[in-house]
Amino acid sequence: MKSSEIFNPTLREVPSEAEIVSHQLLLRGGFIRKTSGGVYSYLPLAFRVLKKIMNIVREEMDRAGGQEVLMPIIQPAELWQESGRWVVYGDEMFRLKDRHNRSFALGPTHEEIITTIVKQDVHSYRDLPLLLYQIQNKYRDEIRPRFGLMRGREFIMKDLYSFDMDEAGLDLSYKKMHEAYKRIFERMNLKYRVVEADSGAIGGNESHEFMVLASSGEAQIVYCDNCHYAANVEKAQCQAQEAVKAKSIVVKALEKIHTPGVRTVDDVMQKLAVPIESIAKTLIYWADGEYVGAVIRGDRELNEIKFKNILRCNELVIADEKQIREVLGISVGSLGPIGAKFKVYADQEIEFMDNFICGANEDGYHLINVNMSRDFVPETIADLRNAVKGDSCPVCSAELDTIRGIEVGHIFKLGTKYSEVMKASFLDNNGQEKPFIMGCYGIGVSRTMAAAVEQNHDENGIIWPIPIAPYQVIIVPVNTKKTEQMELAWSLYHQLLGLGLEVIIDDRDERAGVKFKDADLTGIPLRITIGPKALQEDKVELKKRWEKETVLVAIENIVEEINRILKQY
RNA sequence: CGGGGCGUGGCGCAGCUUGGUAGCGCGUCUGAUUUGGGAUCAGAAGGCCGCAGGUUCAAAUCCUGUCGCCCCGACCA
Repeated sequence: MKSSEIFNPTLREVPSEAEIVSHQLLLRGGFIRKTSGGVYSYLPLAFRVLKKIMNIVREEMDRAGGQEVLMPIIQPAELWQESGRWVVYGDEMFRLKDRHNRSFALGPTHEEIITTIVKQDVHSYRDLPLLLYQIQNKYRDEIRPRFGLMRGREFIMKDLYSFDMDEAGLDLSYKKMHEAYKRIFERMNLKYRVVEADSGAIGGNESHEFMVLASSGEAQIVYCDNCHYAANVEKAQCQAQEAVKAKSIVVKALEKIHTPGVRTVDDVMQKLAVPIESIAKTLIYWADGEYVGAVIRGDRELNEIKFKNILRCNELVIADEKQIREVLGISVGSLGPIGAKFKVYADQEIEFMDNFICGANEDGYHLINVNMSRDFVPETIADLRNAVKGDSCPVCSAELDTIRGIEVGHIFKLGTKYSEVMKASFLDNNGQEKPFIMGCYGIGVSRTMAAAVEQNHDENGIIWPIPIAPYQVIIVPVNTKKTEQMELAWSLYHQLLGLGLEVIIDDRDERAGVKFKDADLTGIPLRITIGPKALQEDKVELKKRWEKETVLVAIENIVEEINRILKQY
């Protein structure tokens, strides 16, 4: 393709709306344009990248036994009412009505449709397992779309749904997908990590996320280098701190002290000159109609997902100051577990804290020398906090580390969650009617493109991993007016095309600097520069986008050299 | 939905407080000179200042409403 003909409008300046690197570079490189909030058009270069990602995904899904289908984006409300998600999904779902006033949704996901299709036409265990997948636009009316392609309202997603006759079958399907996903991200040449995840609203009991590692990632990953444990911080288990217990000292008598004006953990530290580890804080939440308190060490973060799972509640929101004052008659700074008018849930770490400090449930007072069991008995003791760097690994007890990642894949065991409510069943080999055992496995295709940029870029632009680069090679003749440069450029261009490679020739009558800047910005992995200096020695320059240095290669070897490099991918 | 900010040529912005013929840089077009990391000179095109009302002799500027966008929060792949 000639640069002069590619529709690839690059920008010198960063559009002000773009906050993160991938958004900025995809806009500047002429890959995407915004059509509406959270809705983007993919220009030719971006579409080439997407197609490469989709092809890799498709090949691996097929290899794992998947069959591709295409399902409607417009979905009738009835299907969603049947599963109960018409209500549950809430404002997140794009809804519309036709001229007859019938309700529809723009599909955020396709469990309802696929389950309906399978229910209609699959009736025997002989037809199982069945793995069906689709790669399509999906829709979520995000409260706040942001980060460009990272959190759009329209996005491209691959979803595979598995139908099995029993748990063992599901385990096998799940394992196949797990392996397929690893292959996919390896083939795309992305650094990633598989982590244990919370299955959230979709349900089910086992779930893994595939995270592309990038410092800008939204997800915090906790991992162990000693063993293979890795988990989303939402899920990562914390160990109770036995070591602390061993050092325990004499339990002192409970004491109430006057602490006017002390409101935060920091205040307590300063006022009483104590370490933050000797303070316990109490957080009040509104959980399905009642107030509950969580007690954790002063420096810890409450993990709301763990808390929610322990409470088995649907709604969990932190109470605001006004609510606390109205209901409990005290201010936030003086909350504590002793004599509380709410149910108290303690983090397991609290059990190992001796003579700690907490609010007295009385304005302007704190208690010191508090000890759990002796001074109060919580409803439950559980793992309630977020894991942090330095915690011990729940598998091997080595020290955990943390890293940030972008969630690009998520696999779930659904079980019978949908098949039961939607009455999708088959007859097993005993003639018994059984609900399908389902799994669902998603990959955010458009998000993967953005994640690849987040992970692979420098100050000059994108550095596409070769397997998903829009083109593999760009030939840059330094001066278009010099016929010997142009002749060689065209000759190399045709030779590379002849090998089936994807090549751009920058035939624009621009200054070399402009061409270099554009080539770097758009991230084409290999650049051949044809200039007078090297040409005198019958050489051209080869620049790998991911390396700093340029190397000289003899003209007669360059095609072979390019082919050799690209063959590795 | 709550809090904050912004809508002025394709992009980035100034002008608004104190109303009076809309400006800068980049990009685009023409020509010339250039040609190894976003050239120089000369010329040109392109904007009913988001939209709708209102105040005024006069509105980008003041007032009201509305739409859109961005950031923080709740939500989430």
